[in-house]
Amino acid sequence: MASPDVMARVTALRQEIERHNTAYYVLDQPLIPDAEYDRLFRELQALEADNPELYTPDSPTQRVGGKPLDGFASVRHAVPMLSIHTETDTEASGAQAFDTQVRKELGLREPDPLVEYAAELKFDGLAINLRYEYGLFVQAATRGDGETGEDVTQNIRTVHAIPLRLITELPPAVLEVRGEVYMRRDDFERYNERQREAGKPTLVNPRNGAAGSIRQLDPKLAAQRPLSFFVYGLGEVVGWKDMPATHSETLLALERMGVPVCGERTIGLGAEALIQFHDDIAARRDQLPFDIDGVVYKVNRYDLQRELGFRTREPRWAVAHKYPAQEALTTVLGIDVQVGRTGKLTPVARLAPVFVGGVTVSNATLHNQDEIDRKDVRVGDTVIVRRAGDVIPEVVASVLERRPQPAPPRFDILQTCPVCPECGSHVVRLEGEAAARCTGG
DNA sequence: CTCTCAGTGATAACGCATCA
DNA sequence: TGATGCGTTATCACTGAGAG
Repeated sequence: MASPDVMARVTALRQEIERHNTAYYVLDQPLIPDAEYDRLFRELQALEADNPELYTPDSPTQRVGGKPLDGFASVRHAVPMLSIHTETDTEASGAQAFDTQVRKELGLREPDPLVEYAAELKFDGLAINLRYEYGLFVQAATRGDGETGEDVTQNIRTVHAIPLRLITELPPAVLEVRGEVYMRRDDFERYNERQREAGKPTLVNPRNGAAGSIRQLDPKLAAQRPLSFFVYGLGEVVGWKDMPATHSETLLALERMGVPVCGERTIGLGAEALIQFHDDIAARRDQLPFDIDGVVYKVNRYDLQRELGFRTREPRWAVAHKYPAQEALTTVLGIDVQVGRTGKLTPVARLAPVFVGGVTVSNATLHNQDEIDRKDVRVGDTVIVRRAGDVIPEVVASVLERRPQPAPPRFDILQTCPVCPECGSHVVRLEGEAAARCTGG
């Protein structure tokens, strides 16, 4: 049995290390140099190794990754993980349409007060449900089909931004927080740089890098991936005394418990506030330290959320607004026709591979082109490839510039080639050129 | 190297409700 | 009855990881 001194030291070290974890990974404001942190960490590791009975699952040493798994167990979500309806339209009218719809559903008319909304970022990562029981992190699961996901607890434990114990005097019996695991752009770059130096494969983009990391069977490998986390909502909640009545207050409460919350968020009244947030983020999108899909608008009050309820798989009280897709230029190498399951024929352009918005695009369906445009896309054309979100669903290719058909050059034959008269070559002078040249090379 | 799976999101086609 | 719009399901495209 460990002496009281050792037990006290272990407890103190764990608190100290977690405090530095929060400062470093959540607040981005380290309190001590890395070397000092490493010293504390190694001291704790040594004490735990000498006194195995002091092991606890929330010890910071448990983040380094345990044994590889045979596979992921499936987890049934206590509360289904729904997706949010995504407005694909690029106009500010998305916010207006959402506000109009919400007011209509709530039965609000013109003189009635404006609805309060919370606006935040839609992170480009992987949705995860974190389950805390009495303040202790017990399980993490992917979204899966919304009903059943995969148990990725081992890998999530290695994400330093995620607290293994909530900072609260009265932890709820059950508190599930939902958020996005993602990779910061600078972390992504640094990781790839290290991989390149080691001659190892690099990641193509942060989103797939994050998703792939979480699906690693060996937590030790996942632990090497620089992942971050932001919370955006709740799952099952049991026994949360003084649970907030709004989304925005919930985020503040979670932040106080040590759960990372993105600072880029706002609350405001009516569509006007949403449009302002949308435009503000759009202007600064490239400067953000991580990739985003767009912004999300939510009705702030939980009682109004309950009143609005759900469609089949999507809440009526929230909507995502995507930013315009990124574009790149490439060349059409060929056009094939795909036969769908219903016999529908869809023309598909085979493209010269082009890197756009994090993925390499080599095919683009032409189905959503107007009939006229579709007929107009030809092999050899330079086209715009558009990519929405983080995948290439059906990339629109539109004609930008038709490669000019090589017009036969006008030339004057000066004489038969003196070097190789048998080959039939001539010495010619091309239009606009000063020097004569031999057509035989 | 190839195949399969899980994750992302998008559309086509169909079913259903509503309205003129 | 036909047109319209919403919601659901099936299918597709692409990446990374794992298995053989």
